[in-house]
Amino acid sequence: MNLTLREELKAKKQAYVQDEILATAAKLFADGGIRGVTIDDIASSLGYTKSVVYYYFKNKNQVLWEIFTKIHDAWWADMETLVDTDDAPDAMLASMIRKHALNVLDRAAWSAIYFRDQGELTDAQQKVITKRKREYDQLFKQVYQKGVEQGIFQDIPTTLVVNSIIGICNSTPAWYKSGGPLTPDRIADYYASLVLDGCRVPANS
Amino acid sequence: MNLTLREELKAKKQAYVQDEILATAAKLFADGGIRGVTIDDIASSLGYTKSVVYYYFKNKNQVLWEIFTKIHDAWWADMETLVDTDDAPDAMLASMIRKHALNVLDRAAWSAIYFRDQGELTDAQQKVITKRKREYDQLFKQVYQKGVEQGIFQDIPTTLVVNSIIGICNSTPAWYKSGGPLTPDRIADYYASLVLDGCRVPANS
DNA sequence: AGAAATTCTGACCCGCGCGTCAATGAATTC
DNA sequence: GAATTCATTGACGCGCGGGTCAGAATTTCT
Repeated sequence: MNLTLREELKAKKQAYVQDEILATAAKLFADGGIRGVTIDDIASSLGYTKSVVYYYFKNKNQVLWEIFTKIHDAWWADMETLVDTDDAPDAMLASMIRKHALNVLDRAAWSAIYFRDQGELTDAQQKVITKRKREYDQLFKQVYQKGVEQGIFQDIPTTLVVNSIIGICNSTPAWYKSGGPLTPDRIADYYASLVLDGCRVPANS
Repeated sequence: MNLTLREELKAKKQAYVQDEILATAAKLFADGGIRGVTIDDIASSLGYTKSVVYYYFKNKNQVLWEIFTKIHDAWWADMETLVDTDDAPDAMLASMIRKHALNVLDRAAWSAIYFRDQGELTDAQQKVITKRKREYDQLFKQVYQKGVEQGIFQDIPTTLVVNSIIGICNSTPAWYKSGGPLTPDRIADYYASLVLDGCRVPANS
C-alpha cells in the first residue's frame, strides 16, 4: 500500500548516494583528468567497491554527464534570476560577472571539468552542452547589447566581450588558493570592475 | 673522416621528422586529450607505423614533454626581447598582452595542451613547468609593478591582473574560428585595451 | 660490391581499466 | 519467519594501448 512512499524513500536514498559519488568523482576528475581516474578510484575513495558505483550509475559516461548537467542547471538558474531583475545594463552585467565568478570558485572542481573536459562526452552530448553554453553566453550578450544601445557600453563585438568574461572567470581555479588575502568576493569584484572599466563609454572629458 | 658531418646530417634529419611528429601529435592531443590519442593514431596520421614514433621518441611522455618545452621556450624568448625594450610600462604591458595573445592563437593546439594538460606530465616535470610559468608571469608582474610605482597603474594585486591577462588570452582558442571578421590582430588589440582600460589610473577629472 | 649504419616493420607481451554477472548479505514487507 | 526487494560483493572476460624486439629494407660509406 505504501508502494509509492517506499519508492520515494528509495529514490531519496539513492539520490543521496549518487550525489556523494558525483562529488568525489568531480574532485578526482578535476585533477586527474577523466581518463586518469578509474571507477575503482572513485569507489575506494568513498570506501566502496567498484560495483557499488555501477549499481548507481550505468557507466562512467553517465557519471560525467550528470556532472555536466547538474553544474549547468545550477548556473543557468542563477543567471536567469539575475536577468529577470530590471537593473540597468551596467549594474546587471556587473552582478552577472560577479555571480559567475563566485559560482566558478564555489565549485572549482566541477567548473574545471565543465570547461576542460567537454571533449570526453559523446558527440551527441557535446552538441547539447555546446548549445547550452551558447544560450548561457547569450544571456550576457543580450545585456551587453542593451547597454550598447543605451550608449553606456562601447560598440565592441559581443563575442569578444563575453568570451573575455568567461575566460577570466574560468581561469581562476587554476591559480586560486583559499586562505590567502584574496577572497572570492574580492576577486569577483575585481573581475566585474575590470570588465566594466574596459567596456564603458568614457564619460565625456 | 666526415664523422661529425655525418652525425650532424643525421641529427638534422631526425630533428625534421621529430618536428613533424610533434606537430601532428600536438594537433591530435589538443582535441582528443592526451590519453584519448594513441601513438598509433599519431603515427598512422602521418602514414607511419607506431614503431617509427618509438624510434624517434623514447615514449609517449617524451613527446608530450617536448611539446611543453618547445612552446615555452618560444614564448619565453619572445617575451624576454619585449621586456628588454625601454618602453613605458603601459606601452610595454600592451605589447606583451598583444604578443601573448597572438602567440596563443598562432599555435592554438600547442597552447591548449600547455595550459590544459600539465597534469599529464610527471610530477618532476610538472614542477619544472610550474616554475617556468611562474617566471613567465613574473615578467608581467614586474612591468605592472613598475607601472604602479610610476602612478600610471592602479594598485591592484599583480596576481589578479596577470592571471586575468593569461586567462583571457588562453581562452581564445576555445571559441576562435579563423575566417571570421575577427582577426587575431583585432582580438589582440582588444585584449590589450580591455586590460589597460581596467588598470590605468583614470586621468584626474 | 660489400660492410656498416640507419630507418622501418610487424608481431608480440603485458597490464590496466571498463563493464558484467551470479551469488550473498541486509532490510522490509506481509 | 518466509518472501521479496534492495544493496553489495568479488571474480571474471575482454579489448585496447603502451612499449619491446628481432629482423628486414634501405641508405651511406669505403
